[in-house]
Amino acid sequence: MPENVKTPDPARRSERSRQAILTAATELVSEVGYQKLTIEGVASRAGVGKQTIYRWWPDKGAVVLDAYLALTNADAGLSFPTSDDLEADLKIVLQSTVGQLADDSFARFYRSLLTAIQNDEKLSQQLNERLMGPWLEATKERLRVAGIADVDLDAAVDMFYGSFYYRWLLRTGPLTSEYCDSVIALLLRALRP
Amino acid sequence: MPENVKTPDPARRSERSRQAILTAATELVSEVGYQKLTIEGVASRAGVGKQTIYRWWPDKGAVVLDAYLALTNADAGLSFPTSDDLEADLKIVLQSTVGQLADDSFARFYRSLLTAIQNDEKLSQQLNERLMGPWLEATKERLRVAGIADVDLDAAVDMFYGSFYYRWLLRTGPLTSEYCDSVIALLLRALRP
Amino acid sequence: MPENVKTPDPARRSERSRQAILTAATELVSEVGYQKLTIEGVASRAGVGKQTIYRWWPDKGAVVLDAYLALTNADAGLSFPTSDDLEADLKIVLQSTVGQLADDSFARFYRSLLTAIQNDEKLSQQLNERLMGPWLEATKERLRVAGIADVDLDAAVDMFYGSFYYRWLLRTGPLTSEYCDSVIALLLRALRP
Amino acid sequence: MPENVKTPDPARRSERSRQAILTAATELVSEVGYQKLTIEGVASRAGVGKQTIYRWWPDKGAVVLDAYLALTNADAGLSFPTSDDLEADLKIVLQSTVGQLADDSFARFYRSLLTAIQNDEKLSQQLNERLMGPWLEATKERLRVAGIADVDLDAAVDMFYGSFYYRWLLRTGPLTSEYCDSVIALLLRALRP
DNA sequence: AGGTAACCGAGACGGTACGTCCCGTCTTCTC
DNA sequence: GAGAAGACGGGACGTACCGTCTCGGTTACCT
Repeated sequence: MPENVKTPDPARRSERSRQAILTAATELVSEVGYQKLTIEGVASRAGVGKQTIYRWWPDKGAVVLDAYLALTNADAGLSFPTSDDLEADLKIVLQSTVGQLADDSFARFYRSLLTAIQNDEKLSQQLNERLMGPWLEATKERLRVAGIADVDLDAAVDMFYGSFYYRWLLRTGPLTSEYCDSVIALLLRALRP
Repeated sequence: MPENVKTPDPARRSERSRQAILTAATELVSEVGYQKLTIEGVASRAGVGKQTIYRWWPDKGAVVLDAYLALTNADAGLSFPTSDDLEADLKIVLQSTVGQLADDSFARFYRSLLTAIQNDEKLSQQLNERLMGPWLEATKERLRVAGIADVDLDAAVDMFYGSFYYRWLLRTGPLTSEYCDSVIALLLRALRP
Repeated sequence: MPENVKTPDPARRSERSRQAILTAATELVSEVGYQKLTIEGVASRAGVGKQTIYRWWPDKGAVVLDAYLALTNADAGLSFPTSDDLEADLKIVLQSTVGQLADDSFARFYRSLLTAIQNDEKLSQQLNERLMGPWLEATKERLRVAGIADVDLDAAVDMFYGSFYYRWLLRTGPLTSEYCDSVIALLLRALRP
Repeated sequence: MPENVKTPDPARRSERSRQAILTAATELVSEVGYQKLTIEGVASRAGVGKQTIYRWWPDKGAVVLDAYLALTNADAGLSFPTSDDLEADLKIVLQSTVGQLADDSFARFYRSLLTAIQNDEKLSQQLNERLMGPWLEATKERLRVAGIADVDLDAAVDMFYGSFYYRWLLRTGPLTSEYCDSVIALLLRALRP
């Protein structure tokens, strides 16, 4: 099975260029959105040749994902809160999410990412492995710790986060603090025995 | 107040062209997806001048939405089931949704639509007014009829549908029949007093 | 034999664009030479989309040829001089050629054309049909009128013009007035019985 | 006066690489022509780093010239024939030239070389010094030996060779044996008193 | 004999131009 | 006046090479 694809040598990769590209992508996706973001635009702002982007990423979706991961990993320690009050912990998580999405720049970025995913299963997998998956698992673990059992936890966390994503992606309503409370209240009623 | 915008006369509009365009758009969005769908491609397949499309729709998002509406309205009778068994009715609705999304062609179409609205608030509004809104309202009404009260129904229906959209859009898991059951079970536990 | 090639409709061709392209090409070939002339450069200077060039010409060689033809046809009435003094007529022609080639801008243009020809037989044919051929024929006719016979006129005119092209293209020596005289003297000795 | 230009040490030059480069260039110029020949292509086929080419040659024109010289020097003994029959000697030379140009591979190579010198005066000078000049001088000497005098020999040899180059470069006609005879006949008539 | 400087292969880099695909507008001609 | 057709100025695509620049590795000279 002869590999015809020229695979560049990661050892020789320019860290400076990589950073510049991710930064430029981050800025541009916030400024103009995913659809209007162009590889040429990223290359130009990063002061980089287009080929340097195409050498390391297959398409703009991959660049945007990497840019997002670089951004969130920078924020780093995103662990699920673990007090002894489940309701309070859930509220913290939702409010924090709502807070982030209220930032227009971040919102545009995140929306772009989810848009990109729709046409690229590989990208979607990566996002799940490196971001959504761990987070969903952490959420389920928090529920288990709270003594929740005899319940399909996967469905539970999907309802928990899904309600928010649904509202936000389809723009069927605003993400208010009251909405957080309602969702949490309903969830807890569903989970309590 | 002179209107500068050239508003074409809808009376003279060619129904034949309109149909051809919507059909072409429907086919193409299923075949190549939203991103790779082009106005020129639609015009060409529809045997129509590009101007005819630009005259009646502002952009490809609008065409795709119209194509989708034409498709679902054709199926017509989309009313929420109203037996005396709420659980059964909810199951019917979810299973039917799951069934539709299992059709690759439809799934690509629907995914395209949701992609399109991410970058176009006007489109999003239209979709909500003409499709999502009425359906959400019908769902809430069905719950009210079942005697559900003292509960934030908006949050409830968001959790109901959101769980599915979340799984499907983020591809965090498969949409199985068991998953439907789990979601409905949780929802009913949350709604029952 | 189905023609798959999209042949644009010449009737709809924009004369304004055609002129702008030929003018831009003429200027650029004089300024930077053939090798460094780019389609993008021509399009940009002409205020024209690249596609408009690619629609009507197969490559930059064809554009340069057309530009050259437009230039010389503009000068128009290029007919071989016909006095009753053959030597004088030949001298007029050579001196005029030498004069043109002394103009750096024209020289670069002409050199470009001959360069382009070397890698494109079709181009070469066109040049011969529309420029070199008629001119060689006119030269031969002038010799016939002067009563030259029993001689291979094709070889004679090739020696006449070839000597100049040879010097000029290979840069083996300067094109002086004395050189003209020498060539003509030799040619006449070869032709006189 | 400090020399800023990095002059590599010729003593350390790799003869193996030099040969490989010239061979690769020779092959490629015959295969794809001068315009489509690339430094990267030569380096790749020669199994050589690009820098090794740029270290020893200023541009691809210089490489092609060197490749040509290596080729012809290999054939070596290029001395003008000197029998006591001038006409026969001239015929030998022309026929040999025609023979070479009939070889498509050589023809493409030679055409490339002449194309290259059009945009590079330095290259042109080198070609004249090392190839054309000596040969023209040898031709003139042969004519002198034959007792030709009172004639501009420079013009004579230009007409001799020029006729052929003219036909060949402009492709105004085929290079046949009869054409050789015609040119020689005319030349001799011009030179004989 | 060991150190070191230069050449070498490889190929990543910032760029320019390629030739193609569409965009949204404009123009022409037909029905 | 709507519609089919498609040319137009323009922007971006993804690719091919440019000429420069590191990066080990391998010579070949010089202490």
